[in-house]
Amino acid sequence: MNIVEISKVLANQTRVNILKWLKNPEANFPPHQEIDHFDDGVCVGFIQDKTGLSQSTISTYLNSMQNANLVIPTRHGKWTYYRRNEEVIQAYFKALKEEL
Amino acid sequence: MNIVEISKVLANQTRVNILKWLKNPEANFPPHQEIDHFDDGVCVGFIQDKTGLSQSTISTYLNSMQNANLVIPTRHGKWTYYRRNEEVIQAYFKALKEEL
DNA sequence: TCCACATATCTATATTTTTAGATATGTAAA
DNA sequence: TTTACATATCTAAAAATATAGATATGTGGA
Repeated sequence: MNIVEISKVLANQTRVNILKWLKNPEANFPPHQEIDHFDDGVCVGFIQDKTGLSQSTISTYLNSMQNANLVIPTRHGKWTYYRRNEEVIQAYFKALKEEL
Repeated sequence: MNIVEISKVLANQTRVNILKWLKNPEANFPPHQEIDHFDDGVCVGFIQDKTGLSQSTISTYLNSMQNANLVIPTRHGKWTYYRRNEEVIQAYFKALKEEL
């Protein structure tokens, strides 16, 4: 558990917002075309629309979040869905509380 | 409680180290000349020595940590002592757990 | 196979952060 | 009231991050 690496991800409001939104996809995103649930998370396009930033920026952000193990990608056909990695997020809270 | 602002402070290993060291000053710093306790924390010079970074850099770091309310400065004569602001640190943990 | 679409990666620029040297300020002691 | 010391602030350069346009890659359908 690398506190600094994860803190870097959280040091940006958009990335924090993405994590918050993914906590409750039903409330924050429209339904997907080919899937009627959010079990694997939300596709990149929806996240991009909600942030208003460019496609490449969001892809970069999601990549950095994935490198820190905060999100998990799943490919479904043309789309990549991202969901929170709750285990790592909880482990981060625990590490902060214990180490910091 | 601004998650992003505090995360920016924690997005640097030296600043995280300083917070960790200040948790247990007796174990991490030599005793002060004019005071025989760490109730108000540790003077800037000791922190600088332990990090190996320049005086201006450490002063800048401590200033950013103070702006985020993570540490509290106290002046004693020529020295400024810094200690952790446990209330804000705990509030940050709580905010992360609830909001993130 | 060719095309359209979703996403990832590459490239480049703007902004922010890191870092230290120089200088300023505040304090205590001579 | 000058001097020495501890710390803060200013200035500037290097490094990292943010951001987007262009291009590449992977996928499903015509």
